[in-house]
Amino acid sequence: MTVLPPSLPPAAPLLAWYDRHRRALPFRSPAGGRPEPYHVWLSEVMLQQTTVAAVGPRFDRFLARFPTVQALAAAGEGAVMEEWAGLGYYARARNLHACARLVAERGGFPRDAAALRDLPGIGAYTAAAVAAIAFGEAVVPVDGNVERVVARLAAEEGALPAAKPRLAALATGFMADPAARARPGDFAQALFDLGATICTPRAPACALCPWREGCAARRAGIQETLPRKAPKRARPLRHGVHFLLTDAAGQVLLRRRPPKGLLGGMLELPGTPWRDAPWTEAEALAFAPAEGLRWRRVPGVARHGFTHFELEMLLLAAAMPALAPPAGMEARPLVAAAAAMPTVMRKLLDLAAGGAAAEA
DNA sequence: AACCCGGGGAT
DNA sequence: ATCCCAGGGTT
Repeated sequence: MTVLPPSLPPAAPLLAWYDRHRRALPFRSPAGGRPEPYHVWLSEVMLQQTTVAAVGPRFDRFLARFPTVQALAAAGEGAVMEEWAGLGYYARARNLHACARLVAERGGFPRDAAALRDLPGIGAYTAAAVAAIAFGEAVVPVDGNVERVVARLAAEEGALPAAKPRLAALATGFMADPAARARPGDFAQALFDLGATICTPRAPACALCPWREGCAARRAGIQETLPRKAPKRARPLRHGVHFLLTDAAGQVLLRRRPPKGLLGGMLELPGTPWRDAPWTEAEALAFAPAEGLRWRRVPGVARHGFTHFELEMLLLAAAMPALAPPAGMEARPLVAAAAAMPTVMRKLLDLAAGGAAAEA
């Protein structure tokens, strides 16, 4: 019998806790059920930097529209991007589609983490998660939950992200325990559930933890300070001006963003570039999608936070009898446009509609 | 190693 | 206002 790394507790208490307290989640198969690889993969991609609460309804909706990986592979990229609208990190949708086509062509998902890792949109974490949950491979997916749990168990005081490899190596050490190796998928999900409900970022509920006796951070009384994180830079404030051009039929003029980069491939209202300095209306009008119109300033501003900057937008509105989209632009009914656009653009539509939420 | 890439919910 | 989330890709 292999010896566990000295800093880790045995797996059995966690698995016993999981058998009693596991969360029932929309994308999770019932206890004892066989996970469908397509479902596991889809949910793991949706869950990348996205909360369980946000994924639940979107997972069901996505599955209703694309029931199998073959159906997803056969769909057009535009349909996939539209279904993803509002979920963020839109490169995930492109990679998801590309991955589906490879898997469909190949006749199924690779069954081990090393081969899964080569597919688009599947990194070290997702490869291990799918391999463990869908195929029972003895690997430990290391997400933010697992990093936090392991950092506390081992009282690892090195700061993230530099400590990431050390924490991943520690987590992998659990697979030396036969109890964990016998149930890799359950063990992974048990770590997720522990991190989400007990070993939380702030105010962990140590009294309820199945590992409370084996946790070095708790013994030292430093559990709330771990994992340590390197300081992050402040987000600058940027400015943009967008144009809402509508016609008598209720259509709005839209533009598609370049395929790569911020909001890649998504629809937007035409506008100025986003820059550090605020725009004057006169300056912004050079970017208007049509000339000779009477643009009227919509009162208020719309704000949206991105990962690395904050954006403040002004909105100018005008009407034409009938839209004649310039090259590279298109017209859609307002409601359909909102459904297909990222949240930052929906906030501009809310502003135009007098929505109080988007005003400053 | 450092950036870039959304959006939402909890505190 | 800040943190953080079942992270991946690029440079």
